[in-house]
Amino acid sequence: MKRSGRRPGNQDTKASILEAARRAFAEKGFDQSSIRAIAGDAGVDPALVHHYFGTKEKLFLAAMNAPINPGELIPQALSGPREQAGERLVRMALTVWDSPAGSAAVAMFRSAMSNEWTARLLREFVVTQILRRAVASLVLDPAEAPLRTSLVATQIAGMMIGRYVLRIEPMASADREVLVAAIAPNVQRFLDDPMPEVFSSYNGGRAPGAAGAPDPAGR
Amino acid sequence: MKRSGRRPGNQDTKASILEAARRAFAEKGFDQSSIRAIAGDAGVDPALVHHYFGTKEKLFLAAMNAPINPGELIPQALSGPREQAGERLVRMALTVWDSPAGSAAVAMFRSAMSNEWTARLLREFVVTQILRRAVASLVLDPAEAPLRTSLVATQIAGMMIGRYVLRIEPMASADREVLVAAIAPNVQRFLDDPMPEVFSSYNGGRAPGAAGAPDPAGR
DNA sequence: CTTGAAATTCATCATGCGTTGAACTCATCG
DNA sequence: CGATGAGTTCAACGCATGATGAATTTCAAG
Repeated sequence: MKRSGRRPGNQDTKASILEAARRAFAEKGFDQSSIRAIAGDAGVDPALVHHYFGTKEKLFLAAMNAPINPGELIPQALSGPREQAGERLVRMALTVWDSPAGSAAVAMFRSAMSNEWTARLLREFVVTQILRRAVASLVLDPAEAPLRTSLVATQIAGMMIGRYVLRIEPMASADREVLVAAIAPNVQRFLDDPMPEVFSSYNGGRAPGAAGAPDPAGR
Repeated sequence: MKRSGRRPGNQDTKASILEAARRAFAEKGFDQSSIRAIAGDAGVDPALVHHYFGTKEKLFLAAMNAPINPGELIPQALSGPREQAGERLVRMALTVWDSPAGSAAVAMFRSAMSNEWTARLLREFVVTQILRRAVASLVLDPAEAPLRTSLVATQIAGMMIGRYVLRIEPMASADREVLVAAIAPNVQRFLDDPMPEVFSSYNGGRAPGAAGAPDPAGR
């Protein structure tokens, strides 16, 4: 009865740990996933996980790093006719998240909901990898860009929540193109529609001179 | 040096436990909040929490029950000119969540993101307390109602996420009326705009190309 | 065939958790 | 005053977690 020691043959245990880790993080988020459970799922001793990845946080980073590659996708979604940007953004988000590689995105998102550390990661990722490119690609009034892009993010994040996290019907099982058709127009409007006048008191207006406190502009 | 025993005077410890519990649940969600931390925050021994509330789940329910009272708010937001329903919904959501009592709502939402039990609670709450009333109050084509209402929920949930959970700027600190002005029109469109034709392949119509699509639950 | 590195496991530590039951202290009522 | 019970704390149990270091087995190079 052998107990410890190296396994015979060449098996890529490291990869299967990463796979199990992504599954776990996607299903339950960072905090609720235990290294022990991940190791068990990968058919491996928990200590091996530490041997390869050191700490749980590094494991998370390693599990995220491989499949999340915004360098290709984002520009692809942003390039093209500007009036279809909303549609491309929504479709890309759904496509990525529905794909097997998308489990990393789900993991990232789900974890960010309850863990401060991963929330910071996601914020940074969104800002540096997505928003900046978006602002550069889509021609946006720099004064309005922050609010416009975060409104877009808001709508897409809400879609994610409904479909992948809370799994509210019929969002959860609706056909992808149904959602694209329903949501894309509103995303497009966040990019294009003139912002209401009260808006000027918030961003670029600089009217009453207060930077931090927005003007109580009741209408 | 006294250690244990009843405290002098009449102090409402039970209430301050509930208060600390709501704070904790709102800030960190159900799983990440420990009874020990809540007890410490309330200046009390952890055992006292169990003495009053029995289990952690019952504590959560007790902390939610008091301030969440949709019986009044929802009808109030739904009644009124139909073409301003979007605006009233968005403003109500922001108002409730910004209020001190809203910490319960934040707690519920945040917890639902990472804990299955609370997610079920939220789903049930949303469906029975909000969606049904909404469908009844706003005149909606029954065939389209599920998707329309969940699209609305999606947009509002996304706003919540950005403003209260992920705290993405400028959503987090934008003036309430700025968000109302920016988001309400899109909510209104989810209620009113004709759904794209591809939509018919989802809810009733059996249109072409719906082969591999998952069968929706409603029907 | 030897040797050293890599892969893998075991046993263990320290920590924090939810929960429990017994003990202690105070307020109130007779 | 004495008794009763509610309020409150202490000490502990059992469990799960992330982490560590030594021990064991296999592989590959010399």
